[in-house]
Amino acid sequence: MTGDLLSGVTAPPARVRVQLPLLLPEPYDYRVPGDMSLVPGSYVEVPLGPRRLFGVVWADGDWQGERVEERKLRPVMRAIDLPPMPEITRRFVEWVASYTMSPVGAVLRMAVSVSAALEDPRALTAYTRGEGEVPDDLRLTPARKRILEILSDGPPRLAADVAAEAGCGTGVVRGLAEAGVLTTVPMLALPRFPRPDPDANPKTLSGAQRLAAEDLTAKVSAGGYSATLLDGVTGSGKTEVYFEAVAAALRTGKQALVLLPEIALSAQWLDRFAQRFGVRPAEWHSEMAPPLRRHTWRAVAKGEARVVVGARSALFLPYPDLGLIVVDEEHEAAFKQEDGVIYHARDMAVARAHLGRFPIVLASATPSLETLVNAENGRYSRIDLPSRHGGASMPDVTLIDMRRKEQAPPARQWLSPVLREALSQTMLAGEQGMLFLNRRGYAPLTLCRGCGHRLQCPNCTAWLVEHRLSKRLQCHHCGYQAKSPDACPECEAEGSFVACGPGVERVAEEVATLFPDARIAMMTSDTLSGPRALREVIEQVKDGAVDLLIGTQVMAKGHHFPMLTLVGVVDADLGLAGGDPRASERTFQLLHQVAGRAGREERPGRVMLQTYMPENPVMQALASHDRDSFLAVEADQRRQLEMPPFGRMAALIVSGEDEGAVDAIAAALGRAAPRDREDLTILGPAPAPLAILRGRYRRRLLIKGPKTVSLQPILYDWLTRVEVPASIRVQVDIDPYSFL
DNA sequence: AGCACGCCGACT
DNA sequence: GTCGGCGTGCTC
Repeated sequence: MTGDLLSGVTAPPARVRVQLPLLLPEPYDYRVPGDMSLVPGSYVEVPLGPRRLFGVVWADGDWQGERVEERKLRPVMRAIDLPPMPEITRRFVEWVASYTMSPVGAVLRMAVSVSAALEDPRALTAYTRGEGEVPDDLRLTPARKRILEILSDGPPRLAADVAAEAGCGTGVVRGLAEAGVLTTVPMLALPRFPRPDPDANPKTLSGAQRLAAEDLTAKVSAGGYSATLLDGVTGSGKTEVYFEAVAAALRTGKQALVLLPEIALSAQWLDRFAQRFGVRPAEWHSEMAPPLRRHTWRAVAKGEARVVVGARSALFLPYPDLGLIVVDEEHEAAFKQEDGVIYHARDMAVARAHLGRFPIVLASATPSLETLVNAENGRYSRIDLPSRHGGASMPDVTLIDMRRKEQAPPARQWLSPVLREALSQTMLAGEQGMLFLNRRGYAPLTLCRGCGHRLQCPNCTAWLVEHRLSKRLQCHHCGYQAKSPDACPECEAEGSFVACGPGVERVAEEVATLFPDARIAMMTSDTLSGPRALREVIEQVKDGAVDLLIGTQVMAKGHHFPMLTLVGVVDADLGLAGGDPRASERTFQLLHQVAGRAGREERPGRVMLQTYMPENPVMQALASHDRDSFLAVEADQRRQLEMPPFGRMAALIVSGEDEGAVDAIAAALGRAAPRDREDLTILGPAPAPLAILRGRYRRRLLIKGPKTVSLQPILYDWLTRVEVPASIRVQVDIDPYSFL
């Protein structure tokens, strides 16, 4: 810049277009003070009405469109001293906005997700146990107890950190400080983000791993866009392989990003990374304390953080020289963002790699159909990692046909005699068992015996789930909670509630009755308040302090339990109901993952699936270990229906608090739909998968078209034909996850 | 996202 | 007669 000014060739533009992180249709123009030099991408603070906001200089003053009057311009207040947002990041923001049909500002908001990111540094407060006595009158609530425990040793920690680990709000931490039990100290030691060392501690790779790693490192070193599916079952060593790709990126001076579906729960992953590279990577996820987010954001922007591991939002950080993205567990539904800007992080990551001209690796043991089809038609290359032990360690999968009398459990119980017997044998042999049921709480539905009244969430179309451990009713969609009532709210009969169907708590109860001596541990998001609690349970299982583990999806993730030899799936059919073509794929992925927990190392494992539809292709594929022909059949069905990935699909979600108005707009959209085109199918309006969510009524329309047609312009045209009042929201979901 | 402006029910 | 509800629209 200075050079330009001195040479006098380029005068600083008098006006800049600034993109603000708001739902605005376009950037706003501002006047640039004479002594300020800005370039595209510069972060600036600008006035907007009575407020001051951070924004990004989106283009130079050579904008050819309609110009806002000179006298309306207000001056840029200040330029932020940070490297400008890279051009690729800005183009990526625009691309995502246009793909998802969202305002650019809405996407930019994700890229500068920390409003505080651009503010001046401020002192952080950390908390430590200190000298303060615990006063007698202080009620030691469970949350407070946990906090004191966490802070009993070790360095001072941030309130948000402690709260996350203790599973409570930051208020409890501050409250304890006010009561004098905790001491506050200024926090100086924020993470430094030392460079991970690609040569710190390289693992010895097996032959297949080495070949795979060489393939990937060659791609990373050469640069240029490529997409590679890394396909291998649990235990085949995918992580070690893509670590080598990360090492290659580090050696060529590039940044690397690893996207994980649930970063908060992957302490094990971080440990493995630290072991391989000597230091921890920079973490990025939405539960991080704001000061830490800000710190991390800046470290990424300045290029200090070389490897970032994060949830989907990490994709929007302003990397100055990103040279590799790895999407681990690429099939996971958690990559799909369902509110605000609706996007699939895996797909956006591929676009990001394409824009940045570097390789992307998609890793999974059960790849999504989308990715498999891309690999088959040559858009992606593919590396298959065979299991380390040949096929020998594959667990033996048995289907328990629950329709058969002798296999059905007694009334109000959920475990078949066959599974009970297997559990009993396993424990007698000194091995461990696991029961999986993807349903939190005691029972999915509670109703009144007297009048048949069902306990329903006041805000959503969902039953309230009874949680006996916390003695509360919970809505699993909006977070609504209430104390379990003593009497029926309808007929006022007392103690008339009956629980219908099993949840994990109920299965735990059954098991405790069946095996009174067994040491049972629960693993659900309700019992695990944070990463520390998770780690504790994992340690207990590893130490053999647990005989039987009962849990939901959180348990399905890759933990290595050498003594775990039996996995029982209480309701394998759960998730298949509803007829969504995606349901089979999803159920297969989940159950496959759960099955993978059984029998690792030298002990053979067995898996028992309780099902009422043993002939279902999902069950058959699991029993015969034949993933590929199952997916081939799935793919054929989708191809015939022209469903994704063989066709394109988008959803319009109409929502609002007034049911009548929502229906009216949904109907108007239905009438305005492009019905004149042979190649498009319009479905709906129909109640959306959750017809009422957080107090808003929801209707959904679907549009389906051939792969060759781009739906966005059609949707744009469609939406402009219907006038939507501000009280009603119409969201566009390109590539919806569920097809119904 | 804020914040002001503007048009219809219960208060001093 | 006002105070205030939040629907609608604007911010360079």
